[in-house]
Amino acid sequence: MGRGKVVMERIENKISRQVTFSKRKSGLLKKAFELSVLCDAEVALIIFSGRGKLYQYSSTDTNKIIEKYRQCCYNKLRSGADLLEHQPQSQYQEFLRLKAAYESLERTQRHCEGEELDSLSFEELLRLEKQLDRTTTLARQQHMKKLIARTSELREKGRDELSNLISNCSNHIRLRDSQINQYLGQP
Amino acid sequence: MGRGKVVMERIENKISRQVTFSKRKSGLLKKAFELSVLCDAEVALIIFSGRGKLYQYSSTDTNKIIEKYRQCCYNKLRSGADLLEHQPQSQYQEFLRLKAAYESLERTQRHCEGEELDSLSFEELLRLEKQLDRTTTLARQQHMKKLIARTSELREKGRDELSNLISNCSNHIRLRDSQINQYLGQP
DNA sequence: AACTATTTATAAGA
DNA sequence: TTCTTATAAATAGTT
Repeated sequence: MGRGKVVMERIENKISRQVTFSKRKSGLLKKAFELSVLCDAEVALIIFSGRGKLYQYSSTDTNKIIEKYRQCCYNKLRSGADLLEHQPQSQYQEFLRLKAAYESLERTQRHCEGEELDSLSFEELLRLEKQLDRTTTLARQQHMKKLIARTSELREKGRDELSNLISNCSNHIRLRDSQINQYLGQP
Repeated sequence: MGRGKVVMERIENKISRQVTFSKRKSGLLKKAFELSVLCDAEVALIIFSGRGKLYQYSSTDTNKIIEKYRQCCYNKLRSGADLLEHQPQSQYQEFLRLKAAYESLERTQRHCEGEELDSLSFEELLRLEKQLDRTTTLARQQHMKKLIARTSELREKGRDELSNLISNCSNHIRLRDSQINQYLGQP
């Protein structure tokens, strides 16, 4: 549909690829919508552009559809096998555990960000200071490493450029030589 | 596209609805595929027919794309601060969200502990160093505050002990006085 | 499942 | 980005 037939491969030109993405994305979203309305279907469509931007359509709640999809896959995988493993109770237990872990981690993280320090005991405070010290040292090492890497990269680049320059010069000299020889040979 | 214009509403006739579903479903799947190939995009498409049958396309692993989608949503939530808007659709849903959040936080925490620093970009590294600096300053302030508090506590305690000592002494002296008086009065 | 008249999507150009 | 337009592609209704 358009002035030319499309070859089914990645469009190499960046601009046309973006333009085509934009057009076809809206087309696809529209058609997903139409399918769901006309045919009473549940549709979820997730699109990430090449640069990682998210576009999305879903006829009902996306997560609901994803759940249904997972459920479907799950059922396919083990039709009636060991459902015992994931009983709702144990799952809820797991949820609670995770929640507790999350909250605990959140507290630790807040301390690392310098918040709520007065809720720490003296010993905890000492431990935090020690850790900050250690991490600072490691971070500085990493920093140096990156700087050194960058520097040697630049140096390499410089060397390449220098050798190019030299070869250009010698070409130039050769050219001049031949011109001089020509001149000397001519009179 | 077809011999008549379509009205955008549920097709009431069951047969035509099914036929249209079948046709448009393949069209949609095809177009999803084309978008991913032509434009180098990640696409996940989940379709449930009216009778609950699953059809699906994804350019790469569906679950990977779903995770990426969730991560995206989570980040939006965090920055947007509109946590109130989102209502958990299902417990498992909520569990997955929490898990994603936990893993994200875990990564941050590992960095604070000086691990996996080489996975950070230069800018992230700088940010981390800055934060460590800030927190170290705050932790030292807190440290001083605690030391001062403890010192004055000790001073107070010392004063109490001294006054106890004095009162003990004066009791002792009083006792001795009375004993002496008794002794002097007795002969 | 095919067919085909039409509508719709979109590639290329502006 | 947006619009225009020629043309390719999708598909509604029919067989």
